[in-house]
Amino acid sequence: MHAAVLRYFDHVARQGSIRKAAESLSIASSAVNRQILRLEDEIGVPLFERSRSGVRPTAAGELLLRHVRETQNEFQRARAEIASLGGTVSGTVRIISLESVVARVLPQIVAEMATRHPRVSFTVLTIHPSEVADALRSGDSDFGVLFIDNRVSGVEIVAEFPTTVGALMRPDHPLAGARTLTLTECARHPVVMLNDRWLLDPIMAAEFAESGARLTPRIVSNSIEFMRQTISRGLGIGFVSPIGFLDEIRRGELVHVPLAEPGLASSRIGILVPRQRRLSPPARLAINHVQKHFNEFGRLLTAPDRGPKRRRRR
Amino acid sequence: MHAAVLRYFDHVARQGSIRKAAESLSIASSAVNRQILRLEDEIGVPLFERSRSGVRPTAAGELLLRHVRETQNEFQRARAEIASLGGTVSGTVRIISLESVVARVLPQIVAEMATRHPRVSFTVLTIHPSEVADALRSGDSDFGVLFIDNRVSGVEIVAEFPTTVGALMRPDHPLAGARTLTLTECARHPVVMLNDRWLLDPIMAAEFAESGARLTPRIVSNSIEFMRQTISRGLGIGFVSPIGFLDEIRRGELVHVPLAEPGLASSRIGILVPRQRRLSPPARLAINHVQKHFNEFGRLLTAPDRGPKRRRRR
DNA sequence: GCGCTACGCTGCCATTTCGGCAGCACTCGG
DNA sequence: CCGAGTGCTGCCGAAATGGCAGCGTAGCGC
Repeated sequence: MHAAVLRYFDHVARQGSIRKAAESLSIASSAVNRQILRLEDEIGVPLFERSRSGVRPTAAGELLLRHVRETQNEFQRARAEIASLGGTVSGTVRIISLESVVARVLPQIVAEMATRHPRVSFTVLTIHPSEVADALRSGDSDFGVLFIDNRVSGVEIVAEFPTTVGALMRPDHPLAGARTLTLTECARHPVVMLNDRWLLDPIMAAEFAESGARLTPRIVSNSIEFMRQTISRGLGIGFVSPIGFLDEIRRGELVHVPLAEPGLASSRIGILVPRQRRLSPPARLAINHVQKHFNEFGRLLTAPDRGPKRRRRR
Repeated sequence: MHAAVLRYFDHVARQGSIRKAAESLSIASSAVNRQILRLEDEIGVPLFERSRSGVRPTAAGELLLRHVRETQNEFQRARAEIASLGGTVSGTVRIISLESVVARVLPQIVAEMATRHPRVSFTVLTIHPSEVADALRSGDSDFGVLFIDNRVSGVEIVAEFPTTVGALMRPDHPLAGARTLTLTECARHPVVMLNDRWLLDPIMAAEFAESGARLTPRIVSNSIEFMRQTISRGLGIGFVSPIGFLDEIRRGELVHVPLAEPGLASSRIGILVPRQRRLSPPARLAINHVQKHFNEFGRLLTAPDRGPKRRRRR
């Protein structure tokens, strides 16, 4: 329905080059070039700055680009909405999330939805926290499952789930029997540490820093999977939310003991959607699934093996 | 930039007929017809119900229509935004308002803007209150200058100005010297009445009804201009907000005495914009002008000839 | 019933637009 | 100096777009 030039324009801006865009569009570069020139003629101002190495959107280009992308996104959403009139949910759901959620929770959700709604496709990406705000606001994704950072604006929190950062260790570890632990208590044992601000949310990072416990990690990594392996082999204890390790905890292969530090005990994971945006039917469905799962996990997320504590709040 | 089919689709839906749409587009009906058929083919579902008397959008059609219109509106806004980068404000401002405001306030504003920003064009419409919500939400207009009705949702109040409904009369009228008046006091004299719910806002109408003052109007009309004439000739007193008569009041040709009834004394006129919508640069400018004017009129709006009372609030 | 009108739709054709190919002018890095 | 990258431009065939005339149908007035 929409003019081809919208797609061309978007690609050119993304690739920063007319020829590259043409290639990714499987089209002759001359065609793309002409469409861009015609568009600039219509708008009346240059949309790109030409340099030897390619093109870069001008201020006007950025403005129009936002309109074009918004139009494309809204069109997809409208189509999905129309398709859902006939009962069949279809379209693409684009999710950004934490590595641990991507690895453990989302696959199951995708599997569930895939059987019931075969015409829904998924894009699931892990993302650097500094890009969270942009990724949501630009409309490149439908929603995020992320640590809640109050400093990020322009997003709405659809649901939030408290989770507890705790010490993760083997059941035969000396500290495995404790109900809670402080960082200082843990400091006497080998530690496996996430090195990245990335996987720890900013609040957690601050808490770790000011807790004063001089943790000297034996192992540092930014790979959840690597942590899983090393902890499972008894090489140390890790400080993480239990989400990425729910299966192991349930099977009794690992134990998750909540930390006593208040700032860490009250960490929150939330479903975030860009404000001022309508969600497509499949996106709404996916959010419901995520919500359901986190509610079911609720008990485990806060106090793995012990009694029930609390449920979702709004 | 955008495909022609968007315009065709919009016109067909508006006119309820392919041939009519074609005519209003100055194009052959066959061309329009084919574009619609092609579009339905692309979307995969019928967008119109065909009947002998024309076409009517299906549910899917309504959905797509909303996307199309939103796209067109946003495109206009984006163009205006781009134009304003170069310093020249351009585009169209679409305003809906009360008859009295349209007649007395907006002309001056349009005049002011026209000299400074010759490339801005205006659409100024009076509108029936029942259509206020739709007109704003559908994006057919940029903002409204209207009586505030709290029951209308989906709109945001950018600014509001208290105004007083009062009795309007000639200076030589027996009641002209009063500081305030009740409806009962006025009931003893001939009255010129707006017959329409239209120009009175709903709150005012209710207040009039329950005040119990059995007003027996000598003259009833729904024309502001007719009221002006009859009141000026001493045929009665009218109950109106002073906006439409500011010039006469300033020149001393008419006197506006506030009513004592509390519900009427606190009537509010507001600048309303649809929620969830970005305003085009010229629209923002126009709103600023309106705001400035109402602030200047502030004193007159509440207590025409007497001391200052209040200013804008937020 | 019989025109008349208005509706959506469909072949056929001219015109416009779009895309592919090759090539130009240019700049940068080796 | 040369090769590889850039944006841009003629030229030409192909595709889309719009105009015209006409078909079939349904409602309305006489």
